[in-house]
Amino acid sequence: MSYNDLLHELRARGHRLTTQRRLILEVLQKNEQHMSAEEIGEQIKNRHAGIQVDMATIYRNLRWLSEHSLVTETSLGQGHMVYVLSSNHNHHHHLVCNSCQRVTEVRVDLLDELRSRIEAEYGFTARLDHIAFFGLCRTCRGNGA
Amino acid sequence: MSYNDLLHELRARGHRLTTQRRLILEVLQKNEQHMSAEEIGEQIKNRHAGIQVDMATIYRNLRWLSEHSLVTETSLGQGHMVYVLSSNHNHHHHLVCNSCQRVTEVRVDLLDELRSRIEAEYGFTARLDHIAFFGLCRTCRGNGA
DNA sequence: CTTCGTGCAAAAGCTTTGCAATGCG
DNA sequence: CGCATTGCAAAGCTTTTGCACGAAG
Repeated sequence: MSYNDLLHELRARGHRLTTQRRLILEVLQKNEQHMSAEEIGEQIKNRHAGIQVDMATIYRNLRWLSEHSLVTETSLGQGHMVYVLSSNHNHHHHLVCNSCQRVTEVRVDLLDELRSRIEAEYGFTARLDHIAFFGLCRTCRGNGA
Repeated sequence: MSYNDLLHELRARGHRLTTQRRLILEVLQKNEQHMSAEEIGEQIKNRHAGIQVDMATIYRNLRWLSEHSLVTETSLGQGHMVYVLSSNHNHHHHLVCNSCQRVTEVRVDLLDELRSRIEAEYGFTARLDHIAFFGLCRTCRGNGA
């Protein structure tokens, strides 16, 4: 789904096309990586010579986008949520170590089978393109953590 | 791992056996379900005629327990973390709807294969006994959410 | 014009931290 | 007795909310 499709999608769902929304979507669309709400705000400021969108606005829009499946919201255990455009197909998953907090990225297709099973058995459309698994990395397990 | 094993485990790792720690572990051990830090505090008060363990103490201990793999910490997208004793073998997973926020429990063994693959390919010991998957439930998908 | 959305400021959680007092080993 | 640990109070962060103003359709 392209940037323009996204804007069209907003209108189709009865949302107005404000400058702020355009800026938020622009940043999300240019970043293939998950970002926090604050990072989104900063990037808007950097890219547009000091324009600052209020955090309240960013949060309000992220919530709406998430509820409408246009954005994926994930917790990586850092005390804040992170967001990616659902249509950015750079699917990847994370292994987060409970001891050293280090994050490792893992293969894309690891969860393909799981997704099908959840869909088939529960009628639930899981967004598994950006999942975090917690546990212990090799190093910390060795440390007796 | 029994309650006594847990206490012994604490000592073995150089931790002192305070009343507060005993109370926290007791509550965790009697609850097979994930609990928030606040719920843990409340249950301690209820079970022990008004004894109140400070939230700071609860958080400090939960963090330590989590870092040492005795407790599993999870985000269910409710704005706070939830905790279970790793040794409470009531493994289950959750499907959390991004639109209506409803939580569905799912089969235990859904992730067994995944766990083995993560271990084999990344040397990472994932604690998959209490995972939340986000997405859209059947109803909300129908609603065009 | 009407209604939706934004900014601002304040509040609401949840969680962490500093410090003096307490109690375990 | 010495040091880990607690309680208390305060602060820190992220996220949410109320309200008046401003902008989109």
